[in-house]
Amino acid sequence: MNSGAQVDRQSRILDAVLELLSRHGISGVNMRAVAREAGVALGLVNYYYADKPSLIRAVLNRIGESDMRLVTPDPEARPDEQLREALRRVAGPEILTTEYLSLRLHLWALAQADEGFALVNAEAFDQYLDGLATLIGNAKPGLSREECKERADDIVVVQNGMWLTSLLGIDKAAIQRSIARTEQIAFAD
Amino acid sequence: MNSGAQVDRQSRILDAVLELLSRHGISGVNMRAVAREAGVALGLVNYYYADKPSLIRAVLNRIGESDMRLVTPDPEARPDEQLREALRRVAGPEILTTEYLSLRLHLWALAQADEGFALVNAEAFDQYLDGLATLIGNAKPGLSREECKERADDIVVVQNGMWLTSLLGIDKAAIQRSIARTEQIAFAD
DNA sequence: GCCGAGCTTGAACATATGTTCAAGACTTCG
DNA sequence: CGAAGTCTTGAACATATGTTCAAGCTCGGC
Repeated sequence: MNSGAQVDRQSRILDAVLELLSRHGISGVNMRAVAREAGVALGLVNYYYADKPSLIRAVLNRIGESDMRLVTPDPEARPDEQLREALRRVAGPEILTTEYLSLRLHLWALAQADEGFALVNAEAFDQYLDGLATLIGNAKPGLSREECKERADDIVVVQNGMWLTSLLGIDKAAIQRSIARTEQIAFAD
Repeated sequence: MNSGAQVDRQSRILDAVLELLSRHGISGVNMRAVAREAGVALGLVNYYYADKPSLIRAVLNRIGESDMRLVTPDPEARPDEQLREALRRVAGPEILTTEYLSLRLHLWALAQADEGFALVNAEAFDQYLDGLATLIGNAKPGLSREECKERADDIVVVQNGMWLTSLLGIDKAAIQRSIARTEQIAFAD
């Protein structure tokens, strides 16, 4: 059990999938290309991941986890600041890169094309929606859970639009205005 | 020049691509599957479309044309009705089907993965944005062209979000609220 | 009826891709 | 060191896929 290097290689394989998926879409993700990008032999990919669907599922799960971090509150901050922070984070520089957005897009497409992937994706989406509704509830204690969920739904529409439209190369000012719009929705009286 | 049947076959091949792309994504689009779905022989696909990229480009162009129809004004109606109609059309029953949305998603993913496809797609997007800005200008003559473009940008963010989020299975009421939001943006004073 | 041009077919070829596996390298522990 | 277990490699196999092509079909015009 060579803990360091093992995790390293296994993780590098996932990194390679993310890189290839982001740059060339699912057509660019084949076992040989993954192995090359990760700098390992072909056989090793199948050693850690029984087959291609398993490999893709592992990638989906990894992305789902990083999405949850977006709505994980910073315990230091006040509730309203937590919410504002979360709303700005989705348009932050780490997220609004072509690489990340392109990856998201390909993952959505993947989920749309395959029942199994769709389940993993839908669950992550529901958790994100739930996390966002909770943040809203904390920041605006007067709202019912239903109202919070409604606002979370509305916000996610705009957020997804921001992500998608960023990829199509819209003016960045439109993104800033859209962030403001999500804050209006969240904090409206 | 057997006009009727020829156009029919050639068009059926494009239909087949759309169907396969929508259901299984780009991985499901291969020459054999296209031929089978269209009910023609394998060779005929390569007869009409020199190679696979040409086939995909033909599909992208076809979708681009149908997008333009969304912002093509009905000359009978008043300018503000034209705009309102256009804004409601994008969430109409013909558009908001899983098949169509799934197709859009896969086309975006495709454009993201391939430089050549990206160009076709970006041009269609710009034309759509332009058409929308024109509709806004007609409905609100007081606005400058710049202000119209700004509003069109903002609306498209929400519209893209509606499309994408519909696929992820959000509550339909959120879509209705988002349409209202696009109208607010368009008609704001 | 027959010719010619365009349309249609499916076999054939070259290449790409997922998966398996026997063999070797490396690590850990006695 | 040496054995046992784990990790790593690349060749090999079966299948899938894009493309080509020679042959057949269809149909309008002579």
